[in-house]
Amino acid sequence: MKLNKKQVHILSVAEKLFAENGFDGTSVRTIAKEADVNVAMISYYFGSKEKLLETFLLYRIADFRNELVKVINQEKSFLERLDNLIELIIHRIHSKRRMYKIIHFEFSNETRGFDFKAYTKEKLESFKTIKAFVEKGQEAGVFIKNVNVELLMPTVQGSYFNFYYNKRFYKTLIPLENDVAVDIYVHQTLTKHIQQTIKSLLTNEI
Amino acid sequence: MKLNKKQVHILSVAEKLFAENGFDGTSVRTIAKEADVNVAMISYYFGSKEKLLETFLLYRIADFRNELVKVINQEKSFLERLDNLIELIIHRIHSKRRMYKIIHFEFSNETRGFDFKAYTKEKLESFKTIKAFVEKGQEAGVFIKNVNVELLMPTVQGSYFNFYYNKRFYKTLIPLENDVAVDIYVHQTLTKHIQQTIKSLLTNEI
DNA sequence: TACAAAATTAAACAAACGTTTAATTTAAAC
DNA sequence: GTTTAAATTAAACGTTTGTTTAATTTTGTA
Repeated sequence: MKLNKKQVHILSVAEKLFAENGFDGTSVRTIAKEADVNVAMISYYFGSKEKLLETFLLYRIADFRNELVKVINQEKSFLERLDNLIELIIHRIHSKRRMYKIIHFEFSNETRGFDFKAYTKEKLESFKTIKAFVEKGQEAGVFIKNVNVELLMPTVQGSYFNFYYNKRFYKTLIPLENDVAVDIYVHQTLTKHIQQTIKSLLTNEI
Repeated sequence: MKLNKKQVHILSVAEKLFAENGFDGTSVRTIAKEADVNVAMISYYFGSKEKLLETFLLYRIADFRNELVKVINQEKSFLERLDNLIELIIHRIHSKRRMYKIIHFEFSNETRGFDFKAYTKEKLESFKTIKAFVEKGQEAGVFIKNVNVELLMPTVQGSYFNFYYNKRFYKTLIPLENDVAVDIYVHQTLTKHIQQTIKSLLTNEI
């Protein structure tokens, strides 16, 4: 897939608007205006509004597995690698939160006809990688065996996204004046909380 | 707020459609058709499409605090009450998942002008109640002190919603043939996983 | 039965929607 | 410099959108 500068620009404008107002809440005219291009350029470049979203998803879902494997193969303890794994996941979903919001919303709608193969494939590969890591930790006696490995990702990612989707509420609870303060909170406090949560779950019998 | 049968019927139809296709993805004509009423009835009863959503939110966000307090005030151990608390929360958000999907999507959009006071208020009261419970458990020496109480709800609710928003993926991973199978998985496996997670976090030092 | 209020309807409204057209400008190749 | 392809434009296309209108039917009350 070769995309020129203008196409990439349109996609990033569309990402912002789709995440803010949804696919249906964003008109091609709004995208065109914000991207400073003629309306017809969207059909010209992408074919249609739906194909624009599909192009965006293919373009944005980069290969995540390599990053995971790199962290997992470090010469460190299981707990250290687990910490790094979670830090990587949170960093990634935070930087791609707009894309995830679009996916969460459209993917959970079973009647929508979008092609989510790339997303499903990436998710499955991440799951397999993490599962293998946890099982090795269990064999090594570091992690307990009584754990639902397929529900680890929902807890890690879900903790982040439930915070993100309720950001307006948490701003009234925690001092989060601007985007920088939110970034710091996510990469420090929230990441630490999730690391603590998963480490507790994986190491302590109840 | 007095709502007649027809109004309640329209609201429940709208809830389903809004959750499936979003606020902007659902037309008043679709709602009217599905609810088997004339299009004009929606303006007649609710004033506008936006006010229909606001009416729905006010109608659907019942007082959750009383249910929480009832469980917390049981004459049981802290860990038993914590289990019951989580079971109640999951049961509630699962039964109201459509409403929450609408809220997550519209609430995180800061430019949207909907009134979310009722939701924020309910969330704040739930937080205070849970915070008080955790602090009593800490004083009693059952729960550890090194915990971010404001991030407990994101982990509990987030684990559920990340599963729900990726249901199509988890159906390829776990045998979840129909809605009943999903209900059973949520109320047994997923609930147990979250109970185990929070109990580990609250009782074990890392 | 008579009357007033509430409920319901089909039709019409202007505005916005995604997409296509045909004409024009820009860029690249020779 | 000429030719060919790509990029860009304003305008128009037919639908669909949320809402309102005015007329009609139903319901409740006296």
